[in-house]
Amino acid sequence: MKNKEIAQKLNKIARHLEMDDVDFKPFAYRRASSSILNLEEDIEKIYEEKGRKGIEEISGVGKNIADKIEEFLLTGEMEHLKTLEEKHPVELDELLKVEGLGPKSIKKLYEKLKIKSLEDLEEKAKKGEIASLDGFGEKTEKNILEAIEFLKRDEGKWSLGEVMEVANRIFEKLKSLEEVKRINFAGSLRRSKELVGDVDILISAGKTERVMETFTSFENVFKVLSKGDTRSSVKVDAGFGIDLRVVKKKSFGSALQYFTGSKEHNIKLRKLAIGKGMKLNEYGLFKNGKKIAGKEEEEIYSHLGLSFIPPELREDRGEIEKAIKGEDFSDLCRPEDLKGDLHVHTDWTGGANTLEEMIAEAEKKGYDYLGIADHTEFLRIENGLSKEELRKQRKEIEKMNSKLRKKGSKMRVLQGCEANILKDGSLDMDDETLEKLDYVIAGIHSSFKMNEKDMTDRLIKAIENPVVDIISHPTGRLIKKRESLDLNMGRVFRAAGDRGIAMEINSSPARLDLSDKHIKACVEKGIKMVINSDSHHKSQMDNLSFGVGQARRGWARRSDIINTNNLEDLLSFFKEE
DNA sequence: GCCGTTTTCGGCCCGACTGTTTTCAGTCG
Repeated sequence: MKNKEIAQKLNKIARHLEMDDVDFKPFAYRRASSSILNLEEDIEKIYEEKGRKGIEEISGVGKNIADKIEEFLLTGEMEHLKTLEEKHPVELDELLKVEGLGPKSIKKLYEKLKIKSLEDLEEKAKKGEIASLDGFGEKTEKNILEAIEFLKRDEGKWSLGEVMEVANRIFEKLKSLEEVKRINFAGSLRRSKELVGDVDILISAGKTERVMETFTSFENVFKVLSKGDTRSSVKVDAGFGIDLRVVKKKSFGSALQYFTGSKEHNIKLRKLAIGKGMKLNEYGLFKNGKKIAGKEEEEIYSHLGLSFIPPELREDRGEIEKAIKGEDFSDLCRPEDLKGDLHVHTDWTGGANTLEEMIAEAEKKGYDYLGIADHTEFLRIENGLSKEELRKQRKEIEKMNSKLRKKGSKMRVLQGCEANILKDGSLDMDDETLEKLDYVIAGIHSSFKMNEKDMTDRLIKAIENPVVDIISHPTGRLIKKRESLDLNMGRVFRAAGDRGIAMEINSSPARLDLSDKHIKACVEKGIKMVINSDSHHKSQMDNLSFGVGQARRGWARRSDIINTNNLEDLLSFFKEE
């Protein structure tokens, strides 16, 4: 599929046009970019079957943009973009990652100081040259340096969202080979860490030659770092590495255990083995030189006298001690435990799909309920809903529900909303309107820079508002992009516990908010949570699995998560608090 | 640059906030 690549190129053109202060064209390019990204069909196929006309039928694509797409499909180039890139020879993607820097500033920095890259930017900022620039100042320079520090912190790390698509495709390709007997992700990816250094895949296979060949010649492979009989290593075009290891079938379990980590977990486990007169390594668990386990991971744990520890818990955060005492981890929340999603957007606000399309997708997933939580008034760019529009949407939803009932579907659609917590902690919608909804989510979408006390007071005021049921993405962080809000989470959780409302585990791979550590704190304090996708497109409803991964890393059981409840219990939860 | 008509060109992408200013440009959602 070339869709993504084309969408990215059009988006880049939009950025360059913004640098030149061009009116409206950036909007057009971005709109075209987003509708191509949301396209279900392969754009190459469309071109093959319907030709140019098919391209122009895509919404937001007219004659000019169709020219560029056609050119790219035929030649692999987009001349217009090249020209723009020659005009502004800066590492735009890199520089745009700096929070607070946009196209205009980047252009100014290039023209005045010849800043082309992050390194240039840091150097000039450190020398104080940026502060003396017209339109910039000391504060801006300081913010830039802080933003660069933040970027550096996670350099070389990749979010689950960045790696999963390609990782899954390579995984499925390998799995389809008849030589491959067993296959598993290992490493931090299997532990569902929010950031991973690389992707580890473990297989056992008959003959490995064709397996290694398939792996190293996969379409996304950009560079082969090493290629051998039992181990190969590649870098893919997105920038991260993938390691493929072949192990013997009879030691697959111990190898999987070993390569899943974490290192700290494994060290403690090996010590435990030594204490019991055993030896644990990637080839198996041995006693008196005799192998007693190795084929299955479960055997390792049971022979060590432990209950099975799910991969997400293996961080040496007390899981081994609990497992020695026989703690049962089998009721950690699983994807199949979720009976619905309570935070999806439709095209009434920022979403790409209609109400019907989102409902159809939820039905396909077998949900008991789907909660529509579109934005309210304040977020104008997302076309936040007014009172009247919320009322209208309510009627639409009621229509949908009676349709579902007629069909005999068990699913029900709920109407919530995602209201905005304003600077003073009040909401951007009146109580009377909000009380008519099935439930209310409240979240912070503005004024991210406030001191700890004011920000905490602000969030707590919303938590204490009787109409609020859920706080969305509580810390406001964006992975690799924006620091968390300055909050005293102890105070926040106490307030949430007192009122008995739910904290969201936002499953968007860009957010994962709450994080695993905060989830664990909620579990320990008995605070309920809800795992939501925050989908702006129906395909994003699959993201719930990322949220479940974080929930498991935070030791959350089914009973900690309110959307494992059936509809009746869920609604009574909303009524109760 | 696209769209939808008023079928040929005007409307589209708004409002808060920040940091720079002292009236505004740039960024963000």
